[in-house]
Amino acid sequence: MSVQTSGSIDSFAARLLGWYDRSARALPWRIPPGSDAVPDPYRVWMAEIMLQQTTVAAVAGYFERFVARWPTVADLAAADDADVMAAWAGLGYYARARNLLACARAVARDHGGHFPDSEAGLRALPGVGDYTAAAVAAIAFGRPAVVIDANIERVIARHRLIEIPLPAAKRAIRAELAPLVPRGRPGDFAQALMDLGATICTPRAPACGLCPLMADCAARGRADIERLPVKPAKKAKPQRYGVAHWIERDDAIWLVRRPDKGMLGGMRALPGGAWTDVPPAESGIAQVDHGFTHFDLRLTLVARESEDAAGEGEWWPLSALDAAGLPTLYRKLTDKMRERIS
DNA sequence: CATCCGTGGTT
DNA sequence: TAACCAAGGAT
Repeated sequence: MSVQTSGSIDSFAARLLGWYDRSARALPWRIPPGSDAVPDPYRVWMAEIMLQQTTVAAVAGYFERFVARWPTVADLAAADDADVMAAWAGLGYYARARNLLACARAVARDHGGHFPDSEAGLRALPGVGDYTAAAVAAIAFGRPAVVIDANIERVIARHRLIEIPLPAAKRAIRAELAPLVPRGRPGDFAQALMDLGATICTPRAPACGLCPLMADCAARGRADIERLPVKPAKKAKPQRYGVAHWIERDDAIWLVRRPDKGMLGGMRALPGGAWTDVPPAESGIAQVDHGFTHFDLRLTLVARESEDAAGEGEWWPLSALDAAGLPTLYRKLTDKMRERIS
């Protein structure tokens, strides 16, 4: 079915959805176009939270494990914090995991175990911002919400040749996109734009020859299409340093939990001092370099006696270290130590 | 509006 | 290989 607009070119949405019907990626959380299956808002929400600033490839395994272990929002709401945080370990941006639990419990307690079916209702939940509220409203509930993620920003900025730098460009992008959203398939429309941005209208070397929207793309053929959308320059990342303590006793090591706020908040960790701008004097028994979003960290591992296992913490068997759910920074160190011990 | 918040893949 | 980037949200 093609929808005609002015001229002889099918409407933006018709071309996009036609392409999506042929080319949609098969993803664990996605109902294929044309299926009569009913979306599960819990699974849609779970996927959207995990996909925030995170690639499809990285999310797939986590999504499968989470929905297998906690099949419903009620199951997740009843889970132990430590189990959820450990299951999230390695995926990054750990505030998402804390908000995931807070959101599940809010849905269970305040909404009778059902996700709100409006954009405004969803937006009020922890960890749900403008993008996620619109995405869940459109994909799970068929609401004609205006969904804008980084893929869609890029597609629209190019198609309409919006040269305003982000994030200020978002207002213009929304104004251009809103009238294009079809009442009939808003969820597929949003997912189609994201698939298009991920596979054809890519940041570099876009495959314009394969694009269903090429005919009226304002950036088509421009040598500088990769410049769009215009983004602000990034600041240099400072180098920081830290010391972690390896405290071993009876084939177990001492682990602590980091405070909820700040880096790696709420996650199990090796004990250690605060991170600083100055390299430590000690040489240590191991060392890792780890890049965070806004600084690089060199972490030195220093052996300590079991008497230094003070305050809150737990002796964790070395044989079960995988189950501790350490974030990648510490996982790098424990992997090095495990190689050495075995 | 700017900053903070992870990680791994791609170029 | 260093830089860039990803289905952003909270503050």
